[in-house]
Amino acid sequence: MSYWLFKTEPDTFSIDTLKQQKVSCWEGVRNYQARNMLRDEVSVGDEVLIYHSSCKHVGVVGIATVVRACYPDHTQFEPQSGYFDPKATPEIPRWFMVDVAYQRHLPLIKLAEMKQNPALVEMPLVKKGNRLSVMPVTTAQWQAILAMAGE
DNA sequence: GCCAACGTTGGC
DNA sequence: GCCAACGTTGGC
Repeated sequence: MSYWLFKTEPDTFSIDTLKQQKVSCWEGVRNYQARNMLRDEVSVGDEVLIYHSSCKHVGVVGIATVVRACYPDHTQFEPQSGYFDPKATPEIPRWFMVDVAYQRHLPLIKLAEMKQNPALVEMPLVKKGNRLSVMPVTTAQWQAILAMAGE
């Protein structure tokens, strides 16, 4: 079982939306490094930190569980979608997604606080200029983050 | 809204 | 294959 961190912009899709839906596909990942992890490594049963980006309170807000491993992201075939990719075809899909199930909220763990935690300095998230939207989390990092949430 | 960092595109 | 131009991400 592995740990991950997934970023989402809450104005588009927040952890509250995920809670309402209970299970959701995680569409719209359009970065090759992130895609490769979704496609090759993210597995059913893995646990995921949900992170809110590009908003007032940036940070980790909760936990989800992977309930379906990678399959083609249907939005890449939909011209009306903001995630449309004209170079992708159903025969040769370019982008993939997984399904996640809501597990629980955590009290907001702010990015600024995570940057102060020595246990997290190796996380891509806290490094300058990072833009990865799907990243691995080590067991030690996972435990350090939950400890910041008071667990 | 600003801007640094980074990824992608395309000419050569 | 190089690299300048451009677009996007994302914190602040």
